[in-house]
Amino acid sequence: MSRPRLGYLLKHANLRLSELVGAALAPYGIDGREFAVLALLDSPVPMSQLDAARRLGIDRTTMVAMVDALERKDLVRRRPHPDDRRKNVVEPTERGHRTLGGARIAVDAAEEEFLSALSGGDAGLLRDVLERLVPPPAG
Amino acid sequence: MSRPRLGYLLKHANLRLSELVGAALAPYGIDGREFAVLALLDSPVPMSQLDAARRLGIDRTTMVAMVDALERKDLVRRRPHPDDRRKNVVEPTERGHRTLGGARIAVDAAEEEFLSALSGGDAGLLRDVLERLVPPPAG
DNA sequence: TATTGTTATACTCTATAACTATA
DNA sequence: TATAGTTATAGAGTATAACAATA
Repeated sequence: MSRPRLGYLLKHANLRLSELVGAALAPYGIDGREFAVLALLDSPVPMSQLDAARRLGIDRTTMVAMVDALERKDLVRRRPHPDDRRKNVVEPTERGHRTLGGARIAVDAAEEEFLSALSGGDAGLLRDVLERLVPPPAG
Repeated sequence: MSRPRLGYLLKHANLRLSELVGAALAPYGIDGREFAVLALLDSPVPMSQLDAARRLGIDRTTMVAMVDALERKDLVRRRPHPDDRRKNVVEPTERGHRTLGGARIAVDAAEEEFLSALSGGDAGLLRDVLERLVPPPAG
């Protein structure tokens, strides 16, 4: 039979990784997308919703819903930006930090499982190659 | 800054490839998903809708809609399976074959553009590595 | 005038449940 | 009883348009 298309491979690689990450994060009450936002907001420089949205390549209206969900779970907090009152500074709560601690380890383990069919060298190479294919985050 | 997560890289690699393939296929009046179905149905062995769905890892109800769309465009034809009247044999029409001829070249070019930041060796390696990460199609 | 956050809304993709017809 | 196709429907996930507050 013919080889699978690149699009098929990327789509299904994505699906499989999403399943593994989703299962790994379930005990923490968040999904992969919420984890990505939470991890990004755990930053030394204060980040507005728009900053975060640009970094993740999603729309600012989507970010509103993500931050809403994280705030409902008491994992992040909105506060007004001191110098520009149009902006929110969004930052993890104490609970958010604790959650993130465990969640990072869980996600690392899920990625490791996803890559377990590869040698360490090939796994690293996959990362390097993908980074060269993907436009760097804006901001 | 920290390195992007594997999930981010796979998602955005997918998005970029989809855009390129979508643009390449626009002149043929089909999108990437329809192309995948049409290319799969262009097979020496007759394929039912369920066969095709399993191969692409999508639901059979999704396949109904895809075949509907391709049939409306006169690119495929349903006919009853000679030995099992529960099944449809779905096969490209003459127009489907002609469309596929050009579309394959367009998609190959789009993939090449997607991979253009990589050496030929790295591009081949990406394929090999992804194939090892993705479960092979059922059937 | 432009930017940030927000809301309402709509669109795409996909799956689940229930039905029909065949086996 | 199980399978193939179909329909109706619902759920993610996402974006566009329009608005208020602020710059």
